[in-house]
Amino acid sequence: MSPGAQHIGQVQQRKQQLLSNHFLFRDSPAASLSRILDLSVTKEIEDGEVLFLKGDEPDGLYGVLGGRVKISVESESGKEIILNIMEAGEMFGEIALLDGEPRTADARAMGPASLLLLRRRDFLPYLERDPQLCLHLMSLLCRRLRWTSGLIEDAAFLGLPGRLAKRLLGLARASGKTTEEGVAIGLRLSQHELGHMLGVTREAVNKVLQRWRRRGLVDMDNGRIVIRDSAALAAIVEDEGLG
Amino acid sequence: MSPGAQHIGQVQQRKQQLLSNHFLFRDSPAASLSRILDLSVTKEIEDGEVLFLKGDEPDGLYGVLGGRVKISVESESGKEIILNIMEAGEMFGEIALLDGEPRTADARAMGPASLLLLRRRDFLPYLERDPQLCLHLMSLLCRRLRWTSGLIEDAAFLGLPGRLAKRLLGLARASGKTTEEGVAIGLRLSQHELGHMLGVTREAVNKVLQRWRRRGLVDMDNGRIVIRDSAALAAIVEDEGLG
DNA sequence: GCTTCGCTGTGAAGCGGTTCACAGCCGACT
DNA sequence: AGTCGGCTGTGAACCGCTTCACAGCGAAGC
Repeated sequence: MSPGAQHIGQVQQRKQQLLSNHFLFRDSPAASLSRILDLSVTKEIEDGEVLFLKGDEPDGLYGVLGGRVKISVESESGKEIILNIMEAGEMFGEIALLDGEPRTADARAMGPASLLLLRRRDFLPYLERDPQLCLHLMSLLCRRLRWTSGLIEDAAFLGLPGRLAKRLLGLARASGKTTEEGVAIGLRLSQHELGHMLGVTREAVNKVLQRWRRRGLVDMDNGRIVIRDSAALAAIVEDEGLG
Repeated sequence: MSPGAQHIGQVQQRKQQLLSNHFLFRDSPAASLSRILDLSVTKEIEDGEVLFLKGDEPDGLYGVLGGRVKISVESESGKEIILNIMEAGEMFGEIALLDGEPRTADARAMGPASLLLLRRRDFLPYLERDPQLCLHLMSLLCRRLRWTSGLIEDAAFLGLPGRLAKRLLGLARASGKTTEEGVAIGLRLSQHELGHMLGVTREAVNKVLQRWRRRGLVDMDNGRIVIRDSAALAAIVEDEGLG
């Protein structure tokens, strides 16, 4: 087997893994799963490369095979908010897939990433004949809706300390590694990016983190954050940010 | 026909009207539509009465036959945000219907209202056998998702004047009556409630409205707002709220 | 009639986060 | 080696919205 063919085999395997592990296709019979696998296209993108922008006509549903994709929106004045960061095994872009309307947000790679694309025109015909798949897709949509509702609530009810604490705890749960002294957040995020996730400036994030560091709640080392006292952070969330 | 029977007939008719007019059931054959009609229950509620609260186990999907229902969330500290106001002909509560998880928000009547309820346990079996209905439900979910994403964007990008202008224009489009001098917003909303919709205080809303009134952009009279210059309001939204 | 209550209108003080300005640090590139 | 660019750290001034305090006004109730 040539190195090229071997590579292709690996990619096929990763695609299959993503599809069959994802809850969307849990109940799909093996036959239709392999049909879907055939329809799916892979796409390798570089750091910062744009997958789509808000307002684009939708192409289809994406899955992350490797790397990370940032879902964000930008205002005309260049201000950016990060709505989500999708990691390996997750899927995104389902809104435009389903209603065919223009995309509601931008998607760009954070670092090199490899993706799977299910095109709308290929995928919809399956959907109409597979109620189980429909139901799963709906629960994906519901999950997103719960996520965005949560963002709205947090923005309205919590101050910056509360939102930051909540986000750090969430990041720790999603990608945290428990080490000697506390939970280290796997994702390397600049304070700038953290700010964009919370709708505040880099400076504001920094000042809160410094305060927490002085109190021993967290520790930072070149872009990596370690939570030393998650109970205290949780308390800050509850007491709505008087931290 | 007794007066009571006549009333029941009227209610049936309104139910049928709501169901058959709603885009959710547009493609449903008449037979299944009348089955759904039979399953649906009506519910009359008084001003301020609670339909469900955040965290409740879901009962089903609601439709508004008459009156208005406020969808809102409250923080422990009693702060409230109004996510949406559902009017006659609209349906809500679809998230909990579909995923069976607890409700994400509160629903209470604004004034007396009459509702239609499709119970989850009755409705789900239909869903599994009707892919068209599934697709419509998905597009309802997508619409909600676009709506909430919009709220997040607006909260992050616009100042209070921008958000207020946008909301007034939206309310005018939804329920505005064009009169002699400008568009009158049909909904009677207190400035308090307007504030809750935008995540700000009553006082802040008042001060912006006063400024606009002095400039002739809007006019107010006991809780009723008239937009005199919608172009100017639209401009304020674009220039992100330096109004 | 008067009283009460909820909504409106308005000003003063406070605070949370922004904006601006600048300095230090580290890794990448040459 | 040096230098350059991006991230971090920090203080000062500023601003938008909150909080508080109070006054007026119209509708509802006794």
